Order: sequence, then structure tokens, then C-alpha cells
Amino acid sequence: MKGRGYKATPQRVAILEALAAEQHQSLDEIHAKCPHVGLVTVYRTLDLFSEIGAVRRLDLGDGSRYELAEAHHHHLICDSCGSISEFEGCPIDPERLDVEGGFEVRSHSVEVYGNCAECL
Amino acid sequence: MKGRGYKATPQRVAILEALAAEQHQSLDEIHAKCPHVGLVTVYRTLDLFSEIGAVRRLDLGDGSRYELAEAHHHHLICDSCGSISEFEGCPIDPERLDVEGGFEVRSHSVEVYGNCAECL
DNA sequence: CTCAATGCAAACATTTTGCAAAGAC
DNA sequence: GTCTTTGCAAAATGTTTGCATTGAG
Repeated sequence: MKGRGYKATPQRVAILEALAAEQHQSLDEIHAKCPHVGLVTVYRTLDLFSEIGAVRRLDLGDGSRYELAEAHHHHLICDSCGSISEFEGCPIDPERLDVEGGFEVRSHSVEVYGNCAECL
Repeated sequence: MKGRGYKATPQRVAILEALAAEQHQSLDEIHAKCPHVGLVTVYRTLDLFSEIGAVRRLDLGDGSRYELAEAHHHHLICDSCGSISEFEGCPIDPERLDVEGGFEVRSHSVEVYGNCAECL
């Protein structure tokens, strides 16, 4: 998993486990799962993970959230309770996307806002 | 435009004009266009505009940006120079979106990442 | 043994709040 | 004249940096 010159410290492993436990967590939530790791280290480690592409940084309106960069998926955000969930089927129609002349598409993200089942 | 109990102060008009001048600006950019308005007022006014739905708040990875809530469009973000541009044609396939059982869709946003024409 | 990684404290940036004065209606 | 809005200063919040120490390789 790591081996490109990065050291596998206990702190990094702990943060990785925290990330694996749940999707799209805030920095505080991650830190709460490994309180013995210094807050500064959490910041730096998440920065590092983002840079090497292991972690995706999201911004859904309430500050940064982090999740392991695994399968392609998007997010449903409930306007009323703020809960976030994922869905797998990507609703992007590729034919309608490659019309953007002069822009080379690398990736995309989709956020869907509305009301979740609990709030209906 | 306003008349639902909100006062049309010179500050609010100035901020509205600043917003009209350019899309997806940061709070600092908006404030720079009307320096005589107190920074606190810019914060409060943008909050107000967001609440009443006149302004859309974006978060594209580099802090909040604001734009007038006009025609439905999405954003292209260049990974290399960070420039942001809009595109009109929505690439969402509605058929693939209403499959989300138990979630009532109200709106959505799409961000496309890649390289702009200048950076290719 | 060496150099990257950590943790503390302090610096820094950003956003929010309290309150008196000003101004829109 | 009333009640909202403004602006200042201060507080709260969130993030980054400097530097000595620790520990993985």
C-alpha cells in the first residue's frame, strides 16, 4: 500500500484505519477515532494522502471531508438533516460531456441535493 | 428584486453589483470590488443572499465562492492553473438519476476536473 | 545512523459575535 | 420614530509553521 518512500508510522496506520471505518468524514471525526495522534499530524497526513491520491477531499458545503479513493461514486446530501450517502450508478452521460471543446476531462464529481428517506 | 421585508441599502446594492460583474468569486474578490463596505457586512449579506436563494454558494476545493443563482450550469476546474469556467449543457442523464429510491431529488451540481485549453 | 515524521506552542488566517451608532422605510 | 442594518473591535474557530525530539528504515 505504501512503499514509495513513505514511512509506515503508527500514526499513519491509525489514520488510515479511521478513514476505512467510514466514508466522507470531517477532519475532527477522523481525529476523534485516533485521539492519541496529534491534530497537526492528522492535517499533514491527510494532505499527504490527498497528494498521493489515496484519499479524496470533498467539500459538500460544510468544510472539508475525506474519504478513501475507492470505487467511483457520488453523493446525496439531505437539505434538511445534512446526512450524506453514496450512490454507485454514475448519472453522467459521457456523450454530453465530451462536447466541451478545449478542455481535457480527467475526472468529475456529482452532488445531488434533496431530502432523504428519513426526512420525507 | 427585493421587497420581502429586506432593506435595499447601498451596501447590499454594491455587493449585488460586484456579484453581477463576475461569476464564482471568492469573498475577498467581492469585497475588493466594494472596499467601502465593511468585511463583516459582506459576510452577513452573502449569508442573507444565500438564504433567500439569490446567490449560490460553491465550494470547489479552495474555499467558498459565490455566484448569482441564474441559469443552471456547471463548472470546469483546471487542475493545473485552477481556473474555473462554466458550461451550459447539463451532462446528467435524468433517467439514471431517479433510480435513487427513497431520496427526493431537488437539485444537483457537477464539477468537471481536467486541463483547460491554456494548460494543454 | 540518518533523515523523515511527530508534537508542541505559537503564528496566522478566517469567520462569528456583541454592541453602539446610523439610516431605510 | 422604529426597527433593521452597519461597522468596529474582540472573540472564537480553523489551519499552518518553526523547531527540537522521536523513531522507522
